[in-house]
Amino acid sequence: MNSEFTIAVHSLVLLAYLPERMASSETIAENVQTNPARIRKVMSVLRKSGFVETREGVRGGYRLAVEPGEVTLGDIYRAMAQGSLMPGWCSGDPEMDCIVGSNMRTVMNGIFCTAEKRLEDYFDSITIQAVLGQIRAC
Amino acid sequence: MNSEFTIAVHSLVLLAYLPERMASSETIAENVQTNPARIRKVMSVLRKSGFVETREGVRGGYRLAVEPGEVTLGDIYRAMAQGSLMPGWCSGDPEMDCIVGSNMRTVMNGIFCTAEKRLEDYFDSITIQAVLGQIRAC
DNA sequence: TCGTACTGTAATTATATTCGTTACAGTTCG
DNA sequence: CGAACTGTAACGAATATAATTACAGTACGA
Repeated sequence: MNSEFTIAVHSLVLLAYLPERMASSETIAENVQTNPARIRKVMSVLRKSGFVETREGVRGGYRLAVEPGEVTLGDIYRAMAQGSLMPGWCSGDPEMDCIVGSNMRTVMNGIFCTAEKRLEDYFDSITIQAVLGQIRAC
Repeated sequence: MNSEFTIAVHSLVLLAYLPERMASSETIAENVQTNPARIRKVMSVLRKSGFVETREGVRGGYRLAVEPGEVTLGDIYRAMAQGSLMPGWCSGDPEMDCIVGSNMRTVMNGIFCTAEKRLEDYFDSITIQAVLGQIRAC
């Protein structure tokens, strides 16, 4: 679920860069270097979250529905990849006798939750506009 | 590579909790809820980083080689899972014409690097001792 | 109103990663 | 010497991730 975050950011930055702020899934896919179906899947989530509008049919595609300076990577992260920090596998087992084995899972959960909040805070400090600025500065 | 970090933390906390600060891979595996070979693999890294000493042969096992109050989760993260935040898959292609497609990878790399530093900073604020304290407080 | 150019979505396959298992050589102690 | 350990690698199973294909639905324009 993590590289979809990267794809989402890339797609929105590309839309923000284009004069019309609009492109088809094929154009975006070429720029991102993946296939159109994957882009459509990601864009489907971004549409439901209100970041883009879609137009089906001829001359259709995706159009940026927000101001690049007002959307942060944190917003995108929450829509696409929330919870990705915590490993799927967890150690210990609440049913154990040993307090270490039985409580470790809860404690690590708390630590990962806080870590994730910190990560979101950092992502919240970066807008789509800022990413585009960094790209132009390359 | 991410759940090995959890296993490493769990193992070190368990050692810090035990009176002798020592246990075999089988004992640790049972507590963590995995198999001994996996534990030995993780402990092998921790040994090379100086967190534990091992004794082979009869009555052998792993002994904590540091003070629980002086080792942070950041130290463990750097030893076990550094770089795990960045997705394996990267978008764009430096050879492209479009500045977005060609520079996105570099920019995202920088963003993920900083995010990772922040994550380490947070992990550096938590010692093995502190995790054990949280477990006791459960 | 029909054909073309799009999106939406799901099913299927291919590939990579993660985890468990087994095996066995090497080490230490009694 | 034999029992109880670690060190390490090879193999296979399970799971996660990504690509591909397919096709129904929609909108525009001739």
